[in-house]
Amino acid sequence: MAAGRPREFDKAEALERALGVFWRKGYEGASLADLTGAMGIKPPSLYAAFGNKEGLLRQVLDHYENGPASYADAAMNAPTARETVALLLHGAADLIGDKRHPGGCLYVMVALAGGDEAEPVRRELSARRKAGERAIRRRLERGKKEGELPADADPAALARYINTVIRGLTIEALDGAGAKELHQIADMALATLPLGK
Amino acid sequence: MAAGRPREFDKAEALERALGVFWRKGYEGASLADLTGAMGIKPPSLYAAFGNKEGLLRQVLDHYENGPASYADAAMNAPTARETVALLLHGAADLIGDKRHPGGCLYVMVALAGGDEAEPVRRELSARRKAGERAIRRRLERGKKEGELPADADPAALARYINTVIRGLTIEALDGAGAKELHQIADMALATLPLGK
DNA sequence: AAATTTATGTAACGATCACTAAAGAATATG
DNA sequence: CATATTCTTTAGTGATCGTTACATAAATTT
Repeated sequence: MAAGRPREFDKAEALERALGVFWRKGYEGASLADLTGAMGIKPPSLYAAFGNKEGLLRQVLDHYENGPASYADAAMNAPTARETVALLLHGAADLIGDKRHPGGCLYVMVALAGGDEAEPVRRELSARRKAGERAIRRRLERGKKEGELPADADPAALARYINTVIRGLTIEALDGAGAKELHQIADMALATLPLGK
Repeated sequence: MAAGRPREFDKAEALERALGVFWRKGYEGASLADLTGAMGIKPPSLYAAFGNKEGLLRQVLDHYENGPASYADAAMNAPTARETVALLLHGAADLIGDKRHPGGCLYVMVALAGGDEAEPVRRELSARRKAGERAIRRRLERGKKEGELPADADPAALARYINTVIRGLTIEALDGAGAKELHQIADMALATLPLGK
């Protein structure tokens, strides 16, 4: 074991609490007092464990990606491109419609606009969102190569469109749409898109 | 003319400047120093003319609705439901893809998450977004009644779906999509949706 | 001209922001 | 045991937040 006094709080549990705060209040709206209050620790403990507010958020984002948002990675391994898209759309609808969460995708809620100091955070979020769209595009390209998609399919355009619908779900949920409505939107996208088979 | 010293700044011009600040920085991210700096006035003038920061935002929202976002109202008067939807989707793509603006729909950018003090602002924005979707639904209901839409069309679901795509455009634009890509997304929605004719 | 009314500039208000210095407390190693 | 290392607590740092008293300036009204 490492020398020194051991940490008294559980890091994963603290990240879970911090996730809830960032989800509800966004990056700049979440104050250190909010965070330390929810995490049950004092500021120096937070800074020792996570560096600073931005470092905490980055670890929270990883925690989110491996937890609530892990459906996205899982979807990529579906046997067909259509199934991947279905899992993505309905997985997003499940997550966003889950009333145990604040509602909405964290990557959209945390920081769209804000002060200049938070620009690194916005870039990080944008990069993660783009990575998601890129993953969809790659899966569709594979589907096209394997003949699943129509020969004239445009994987980049399809991925962009699917991503657009997924991002839009967050706003619909904030404006009152429940799980039923979100899944209906997902089904409409699936029913109308030219994904073959 | 009203008694008293006349205002030295133009209110519409000041709202235009404030719009730019709120667009880039969001509600909570826009400080009074940012706003007064861009508007070319001192805090007491701002408070005398607009009440407070929230009052200023509300007037900015009206200014936005009557200016950059006026395409939405205009679209509702199109002769067919399909044309209304086309004008909405491509009007949003035009606005969001316009590089003279910060990118993204103001109603989405200004405040999704944030501190408790800003909740009235989030409710106001949500109400305005919902009003937009309601207007689409009403126009589709009319189209269905007039036989333009298929007899089994679900105006509420269609309006929700269209609104989802429009809201998603903002995130796509923030992540690098240009006017060309945004219009392509709009065209895909139009091509696949069961809007009749 | 005098009185009234409104706008402006200066300067500051208390509150909160993210963050940290300093000291004590709890573990490890020698 | 002593020493080193790390975490926790207390108590604060200067900076910035939205907002406002107060005095002055510029207009109308009487």
